[in-house]
Amino acid sequence: MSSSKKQPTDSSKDKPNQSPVSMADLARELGVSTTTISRALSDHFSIGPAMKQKVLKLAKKYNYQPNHMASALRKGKSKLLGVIVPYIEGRFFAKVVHGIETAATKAGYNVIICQSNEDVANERRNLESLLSAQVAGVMVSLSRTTHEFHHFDKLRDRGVPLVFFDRVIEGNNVNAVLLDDREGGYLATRHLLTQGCQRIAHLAGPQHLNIYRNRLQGYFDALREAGQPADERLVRYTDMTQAQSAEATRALLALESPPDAVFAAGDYSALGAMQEARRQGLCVPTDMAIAGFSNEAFTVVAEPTITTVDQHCEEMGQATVRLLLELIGVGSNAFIPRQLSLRPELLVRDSSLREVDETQPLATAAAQP
Amino acid sequence: MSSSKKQPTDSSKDKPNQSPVSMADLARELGVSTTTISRALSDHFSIGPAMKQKVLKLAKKYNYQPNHMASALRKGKSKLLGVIVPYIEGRFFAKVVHGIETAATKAGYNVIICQSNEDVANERRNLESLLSAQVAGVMVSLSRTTHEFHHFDKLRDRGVPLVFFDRVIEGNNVNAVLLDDREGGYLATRHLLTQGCQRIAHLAGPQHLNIYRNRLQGYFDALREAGQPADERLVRYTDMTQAQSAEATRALLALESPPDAVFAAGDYSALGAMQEARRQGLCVPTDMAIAGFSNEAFTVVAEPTITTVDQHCEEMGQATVRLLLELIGVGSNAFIPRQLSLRPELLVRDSSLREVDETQPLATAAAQP
DNA sequence: TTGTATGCGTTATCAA
DNA sequence: TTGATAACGCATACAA
Repeated sequence: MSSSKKQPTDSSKDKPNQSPVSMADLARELGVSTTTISRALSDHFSIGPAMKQKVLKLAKKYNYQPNHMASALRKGKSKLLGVIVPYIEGRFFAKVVHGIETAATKAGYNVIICQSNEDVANERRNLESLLSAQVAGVMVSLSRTTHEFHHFDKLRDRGVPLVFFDRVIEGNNVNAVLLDDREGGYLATRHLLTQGCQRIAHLAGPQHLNIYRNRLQGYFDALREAGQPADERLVRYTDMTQAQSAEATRALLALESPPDAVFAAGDYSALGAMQEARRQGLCVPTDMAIAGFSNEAFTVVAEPTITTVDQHCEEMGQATVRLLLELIGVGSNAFIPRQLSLRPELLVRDSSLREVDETQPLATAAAQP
Repeated sequence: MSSSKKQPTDSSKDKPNQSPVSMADLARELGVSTTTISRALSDHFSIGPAMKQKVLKLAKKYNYQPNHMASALRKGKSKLLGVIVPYIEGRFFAKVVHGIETAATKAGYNVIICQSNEDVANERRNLESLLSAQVAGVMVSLSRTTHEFHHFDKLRDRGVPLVFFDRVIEGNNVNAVLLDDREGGYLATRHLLTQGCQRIAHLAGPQHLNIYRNRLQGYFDALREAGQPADERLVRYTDMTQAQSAEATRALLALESPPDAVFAAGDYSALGAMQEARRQGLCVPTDMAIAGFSNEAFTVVAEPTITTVDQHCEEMGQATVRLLLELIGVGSNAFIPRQLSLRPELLVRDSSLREVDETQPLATAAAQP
């Protein structure tokens, strides 16, 4: 399986399969100085085109790979970027990190990933770790237990640019990439309205987190736009778990005029609502339309599939890298903190789609109990 | 919010809040050589205890952070580890990576993560990237499209240790950390047997992948041990998707003597089987018990919750790091390739648990349609 | 256009 | 036990 066609040529063509080739090696072979090599490889202006070609050719022949550490040591700027996320398991951060890695790689950077595990103490340790690795910049999504931000000062002191994403120090002058959660809540609610829903309930999340506040705001905005009065009894505050959301839904259904739709600020919450509704014999979406938030993996696995809001996670990662590289470029002296806001996308699925009932009545509904 | 109790002391106690403190700075302050500083900090044997204390104290006062790049450049060994995974989204690799990161951090290493996106071309690029970042070692889980392994030779040439995990070059002399998939298949099948299942079917995965071959083997082993003849009609080969698995299940249920249990080699496959069974009016687990593999997140969200096999992903990550650090320690000259095999764990959930029926007949079954 | 010299921060070698 | 020196690989100010 392994000894096929590539073995015999091993010693015939190139034998420089050894330890790393340095600029000095190339210089010696060409009888020039390392300065010339350096200039040719970094496309310096004061280099002869002929010489440049010679160097490049030789570099390719020997498969020269620049030593990032040496370069970084000399320049004071490495080709490493640091990321701190609360955790990597779960869809959201995994996808954001993927976006980060893609964008960073394209720009010739490597990415060091740290997880705070939602613990500010780890966050501090991660920062130290990244600093001693001499990263050129840092991207952070705050741990849930971070209420004090002095550990980030050290970055500024050392001139290492910092960009937050998703979870951000609020009201401060920081660089950040965010999702427009209000827009997401607005889109989901408006969709339910266009499906003909008359009484739309909202399962809201903890209001000390801006994302949930904004999703609630979007819900209100959509209702107002449609001229529907907001009924406070239709808004329930939960911790976004499946269990609490099911409970809240039970309470909603016990109202004298129960809702005919639920917009949940999270997918697990939407799932809890859906399970409770079906448990009570209601048909989703006919009797009760449902929309969630986050596009978790299970939303396409559930029955029926769940309408949700996608956060364009990868795009967030890429935008974060773009902003960070910009700051690295300018030297981070020009302190004009910027906030980018990304638009979410509504994904309409079966849990909210009533239109089908009109075109082809009870087509799929008949197949299910 | 930010200007509280830490501001006034800023200039009183320590003002070294500046650019990175180097050994030279400490040396100057103490009137000794950098050599002495280096020795004190690295706990060299030829250092006076008094001097050592003085240095350590000063280092703490100035919050000295070693420059990993300089150290790496000098020693030829960095504090960076490289990881290449097919992708990071999805539960398995995310958890393995978490385990890797935890173990690496504990040992004072940072981790650079690369994703091949199941493309061998990316895998090659990732390797180059890691090499130029001067990583001290590399951990790889092969891309699905990797059938040729010469790009890994370069690591050996440069003396950079390599450890595979989960997806491995087979039959070769490599260091690897694996899961005992046979054991997993065995445990799941045996569990179904103890639940009283008489005819257990198996939804098998692509047999060119060792993991699926081994799970199938475990299935056979359990049956043989129980004295049940293996019925070839009960083994169906699918691509492990929900759709194909549902189809295969339909075929199984159409047999003259249909199965009363299904062990699927993957959770999505198990889900497809479960959905098909219920669609045909069967009750899970009473009429048809089901077990999957991988402990995907949705297995606890599905109704009923799905019995599955957990792969101890984090442990795999930690074991991989441990093995790698060992190789880095010995210099990777001692070429005694080792294969570690981890034991999986069976997680029994509702989709296979028939015991409840005997103790409290149709307790929960009544609540559901 | 090319070369010389120097230093980034750390550590190994040798000498004191 | 401590210090002086050189070197890791690269990039820049300066000289030629």
